[in-house]
Amino acid sequence: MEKDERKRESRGFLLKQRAFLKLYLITLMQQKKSYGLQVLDTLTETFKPYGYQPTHSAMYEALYDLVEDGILHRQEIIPPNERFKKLVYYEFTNNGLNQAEVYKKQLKEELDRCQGLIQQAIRDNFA
Amino acid sequence: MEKDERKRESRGFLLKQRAFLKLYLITLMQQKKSYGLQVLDTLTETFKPYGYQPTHSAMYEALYDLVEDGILHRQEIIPPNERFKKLVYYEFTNNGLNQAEVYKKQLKEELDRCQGLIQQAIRDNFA
DNA sequence: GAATGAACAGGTTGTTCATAA
DNA sequence: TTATGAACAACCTGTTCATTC
Repeated sequence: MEKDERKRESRGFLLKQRAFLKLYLITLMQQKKSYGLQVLDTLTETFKPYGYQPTHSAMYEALYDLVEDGILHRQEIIPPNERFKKLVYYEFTNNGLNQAEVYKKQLKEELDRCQGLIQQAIRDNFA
Repeated sequence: MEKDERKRESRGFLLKQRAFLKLYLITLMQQKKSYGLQVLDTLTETFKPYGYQPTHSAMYEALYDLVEDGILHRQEIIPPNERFKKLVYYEFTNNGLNQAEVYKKQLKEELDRCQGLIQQAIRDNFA
């Protein structure tokens, strides 16, 4: 009957792809309102030197998360006389920008922490 | 009937905890023959500043992996007149040290790559 | 309690398929 | 083909339980 709501705690290893992508989505949306696959193209270009190629489903998951967090909301646009079914643009909700800033602040700390962890590993294993 | 052997490829995001721990286990075993939980204590101390606390099962998984890779082999020791069931020390196989060096070389590249990715993210999102 | 191990559960992520213009 | 979405499978990892001294 009862749902098994045991939460699994993070043990504090490196940050998850989901969070990483959410951070980038926020920043890109701040710079320019955009839609899913367009953003993915940008990300693919950005990460190419590092051999990281996110999938479109990973990107959509991150996008849905931001909507659920109340940071973004959907804005469907059916382009008249266009080749595409629909485009879904995303824009910040009323309070979205504030929340986004809070999130980014958290992620900054996370990234710094991860950087420290990796540098420590390089020091410890390749002295 | 057929086993579903589709391999999932990495898309090249950050390295996995498993690989990270394997690297540390190799280095620690190079420095001093040791057993599972003792190594975990060392790791816990090392990572404390970064808020990372690996679990004992994560550590054992990494250890089994190294055995399966043919790098380490088990050496059970039942300590006479001791409080413990058994200790399992690990030592390098004949070819283990060579293989270990190859693995470490790979991981060094991985770590450098991840560091680059994280620094890029810091630059891109917190300019 | 210290130590090893394995089963299990939950979440994340990559692949694939569906749908529409 | 471009774009969105969802189902599915595989993998990783954290919790828990079992066992021995």
